[in-house]
Parts: sequence; structure tokens; C-alpha cells
Amino acid sequence: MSSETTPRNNFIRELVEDDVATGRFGRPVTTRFPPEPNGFLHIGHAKSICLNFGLAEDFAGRCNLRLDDTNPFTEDMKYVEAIKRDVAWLGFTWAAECYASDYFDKLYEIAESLVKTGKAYVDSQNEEEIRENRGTVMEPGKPGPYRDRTPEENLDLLRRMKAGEFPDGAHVLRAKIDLAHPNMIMRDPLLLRIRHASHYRLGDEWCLYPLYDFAHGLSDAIEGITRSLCTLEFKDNRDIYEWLVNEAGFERPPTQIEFARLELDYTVVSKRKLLRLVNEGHVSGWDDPRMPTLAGLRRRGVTPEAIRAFCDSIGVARKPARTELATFEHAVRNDLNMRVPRVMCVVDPIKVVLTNYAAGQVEELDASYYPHDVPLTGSRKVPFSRELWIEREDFMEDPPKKFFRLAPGREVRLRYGFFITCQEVVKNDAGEIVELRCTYDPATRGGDSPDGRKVQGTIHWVSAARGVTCEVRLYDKLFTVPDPEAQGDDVDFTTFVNPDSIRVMSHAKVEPSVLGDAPDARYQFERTGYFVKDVADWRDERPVFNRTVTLRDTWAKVKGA
RNA sequence: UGCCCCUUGGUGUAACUGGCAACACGCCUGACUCUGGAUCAGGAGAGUCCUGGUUCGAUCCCAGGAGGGGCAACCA
Repeated sequence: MSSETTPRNNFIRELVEDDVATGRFGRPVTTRFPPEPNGFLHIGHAKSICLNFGLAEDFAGRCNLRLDDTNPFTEDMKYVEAIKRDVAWLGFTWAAECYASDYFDKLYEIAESLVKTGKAYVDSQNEEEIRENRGTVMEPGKPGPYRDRTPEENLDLLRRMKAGEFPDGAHVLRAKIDLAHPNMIMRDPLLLRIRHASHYRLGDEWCLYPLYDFAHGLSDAIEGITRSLCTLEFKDNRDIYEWLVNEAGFERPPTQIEFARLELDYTVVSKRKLLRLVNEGHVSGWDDPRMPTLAGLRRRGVTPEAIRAFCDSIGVARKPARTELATFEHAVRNDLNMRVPRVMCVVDPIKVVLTNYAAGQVEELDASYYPHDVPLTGSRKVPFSRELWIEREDFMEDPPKKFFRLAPGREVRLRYGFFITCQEVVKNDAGEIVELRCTYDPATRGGDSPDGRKVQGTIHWVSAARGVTCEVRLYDKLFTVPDPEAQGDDVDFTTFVNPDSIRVMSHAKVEPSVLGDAPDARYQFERTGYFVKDVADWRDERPVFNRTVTLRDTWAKVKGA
């Protein structure tokens, strides 16, 4: 059912294997993917999703989808829906759909019991005082004036906090651990705060909301999670995680394992920064095809299989690391190559007139959808006529030695069509090439010459008579530098947004066969790249295609050298 | 100047847990080709951050050092 290939080894898999071997948890391997519904999922989340769901799958366990919705200020149902859609799109099925907000009662109970045993107290300092008394990484903090309230007093206060007797910020519940703890996280971490805000699921039922540290590990424990996977920046939080699940009395509690988050060159993978790109109008929305969000990648034409293959290929480790874009692009091409049909589209057209081809004549040529090495079959008819469009880049008046395409006096093959020879270059007053007058060889119909003569180049083309004008959006890297977040503290990452990250080609010409295909059809436009119909902006009178990724282009290297 | 984590070719990972460093991406050659795609064949590229130690033998164990990163939100 799952993949044929053996998953590659990593340190988390080894730990889980040990757990299984020793029966450490006494229950099936159970993981969870715990996003907060305050933004869209991105490629970094995909790594975590693949890890958590993949582990459960491989060890015959289960993986929950848990919405970590403990902050009523930022969360929204629209994000929940987007998250569910994206995880499902990636191809994973959660064992249970869970919400941290479903555990608020249980969490509150635990809070009371911590208070009763003197492990937690109500602090009435304001935010600044709490911060000051926490000390710094260099200096220990010191106990505040409310730290030694009696359990009875604390319990009374806590209940009144819950009852809504106090305004936001009046009190907080804190674990009573150690204000001088070398780990800052353990300096009496906050557990519950007052927030008179409407929760997107619970409405006004609560005015007491748990903080991440209080909610997360306990939610894991409640769900019977065995291994709780999270990213490196939560390493220090592991102490409070363990403290809480133990104080709460869970048997064989889950344990946290941290791994390095994905960092991808030429983009950012942080919900906060992605939100800024959206809000500041650098992109058109969360699903802008330039965004590394799953919604953006989907609209860009990337398949879920490619994303999963990519996630498998990058490995899992505890070393912060950046992944080159080439690794991602390889996964995308590798997947698309084997599954999408080839069609012809001229992105930047220049006209070719075949002077020896009858005006008004149109013939239908057979063209296979797939090359010989892709084990799929299918073909379509492509109309051919006296006037054609070819790619501006495929002609050079004064070509360099290694240029194999059309040039004055030179013969090339029109893919699935005929051999043509350029006889004349027509220019306008400005000296720009407006038309190429060529002759075709009727004997080469279909692309082979009976006399066995060879041509160096094969170019793609579209009939001017029957081709369809369309808009082609050429997407490129979102940023001009590999790591826009590390350009110095005084430089904002948005200054590196690539102004050429989208180029709109509004006079492209595509063969008519694509019109009848599905609204989200993917293609390889021969010789240029992989494309997908844009589901949002497509109109029959104005077709729109998005470039998913270019083809590998060795000519570009030759040219660049 | 505290606590914690990390350090293997350009990049990302691996190495049966002590036996003389492998895979993928990228790069370079060549072959093939009706996509300058794909595929195929070959190649270059690290002696595993440094210094000591243990050992017949260390990427793996120990000590010290250097470099990188995380932590001082009533965010997650």
C-alpha cells in the first residue's frame, strides 16, 4: 500500500524502532501533526506532515491531525479548513481530527490539581513585572510578591479567573518551578492567561486560555501520542513538557523529539513572514503560485507526489540546514516527466510564413502526447497552416556556433511537422524582426525526411490560423538571494523580493487541443517547461497557464558560458 | 557571559553502532534522441571542524578548543 522503496534511515526512525522493540509505550506508534490554525500550511509543514504520517504508516500506528488552537486572537475556521484540505491533498488520512480547544476542561482540571499540590500559583504581577523578575539569560530571576500564596488562595483566584471576574492581564497561572533555573523556559512558565475574546470554535465559553507549553504536551498525553515530533527551537521547551506530563500523572507519557525545520533557498518558510507577503501585497494571496504554501504550490502545478518525494529526499536530522532549490525542482520535474502530456505552446511568438504552402489550407498532424520513454499512450491532432508562430528565441539572424535552431538559410524540423528552411527575414522600420519567410519540404510530413537528411534542431510551433492566444505566467524565485532572512539585522527580508518573480506573457499561442482538458490540467509545453491551467483566473476567452518549473536547459548553460 | 543543541564533498543525508566514507541533488565528459527534455555510460569533488587521548584500528568513545544555532512573547 505505502511506498515500495524502503524509507531511508534517520535518527527518529531509529528511536521509534527501539520503542517498538522494547515495548516502551505499550501502545501503537502514535504521532500527530499539530498546526495552529492561524495561517496556511507551507512546504516546511509538508516535511513535518510526511514525517509524522509516514512514521505512523510505516509502523502500523496512527497519526492525528490536531489543531493547536489556544490563542483566540489569531485563529480562524478558514485556516482550519485550508489545513484539512492541504493535508488531505498531500495524500494523508488522519486517524482523528483533534482540537486543543476540546481539552480546555481537562486542562483546567489539571491546573486546579497543580494549584492544590502547590505546583502552580496565581501571579498578579503585570506583564512587565513578570518579564523583569524572570531575569535574563545571564542573570537569574527572582520570585515575585505573589509566589507564596497559599493553595487555598490560589484556588479561589483561579476559579474566579475562570468565572470571568478579572480583566485581561490581571492574573496569570504559573507553574511553581524555579525563577533561577538555567533554562529560561523553566522560570515559572505561564500556564493560563485571561483573554476575554471570542474563540472561533468555543465562542465565549472560556476567558481562560492555555499557553503553548501548558497545552501542547498535555494534549499529546491525552491523545496517547508516543513520540511528539517538533522542530529544534522547541528543544528548551522539552523540560516543561516532561515536567507537566509527569505532574499530571500520565503513565508512559509521550516524549518529544526535535528535528531541524526545512529551510529552502530563495524563499521564506515562516508563517509570520508569509503573512506579511500577503498583507503587504508582495503576492496576490496565500495561494499565489510564488508562495511556498501548499495552496501556492498546488496552484503552481506541483503535485502532492512531488512534494512527498522531495520530503523523503531531504532526510531528517538535528542539524539546521538549507536545501537548494535544485533539489526541490528535481523532485518536481522527476514526477511531472512521467505523468503529464506534452503539448506545444509558443510563449513569445514570432511569425513564420511558409511561402510554398497553400494559403487557407489547414491540415491535421498526428502528435503523440508522450515521448518514447514515457510508458503512457495517447495523441492528438495538431493543425498546421501557412502561417505559424515559433518562439522568438528559436531564431537568430547571426547565430553562434553551437546554436542549433533556425537561422537564415538554415533548415530545422517543426516538431511533428515538416522541415522548414528560412529564406528571408522581414523587419519593421525599427529594425525589429516581424516575420520569417520560409519554405517547407512537403516530403518531410510528420518530421522525417525520405532522403535521410538530418537537421540539427527541432523546434515547437503553433498554427497562426488555429492557435489560441493565451496568457502564460512565467514564475521564478520569489527572492533574489538564497537566504533573504539572513542579510543583516537592519535589512528587511521584503527588500529582496524578486521583481521578476512573475513575468506575464500575454500574447502566447497554444495549440487548440488544450481547450477541452480539465480545468486543472498539467502539461509539459515542449522544450520550455511544465505548466498548469490556472484554476482561479482561467477564462475560456483568455486562457491562463502557470509555469510550474522550467525544463532542464543545457543550452542555457552553453549560452551563458 | 548562563543553559541547551549542532559540526561528514558545492548542497542535503548515510555508514551493520570501532573495521580504512556511501547515496541523492548539483557539476563535468561522452553516447543516444523528432523536446538542447528523458535515458544510458563515465568523471571530478570530503579523508569526516581543530588538538590531544583510548584502541591493532575512530566519522563513531573520552577531554579540551573553535565555529554555527536556539532560549529572556500573557506567540506557537
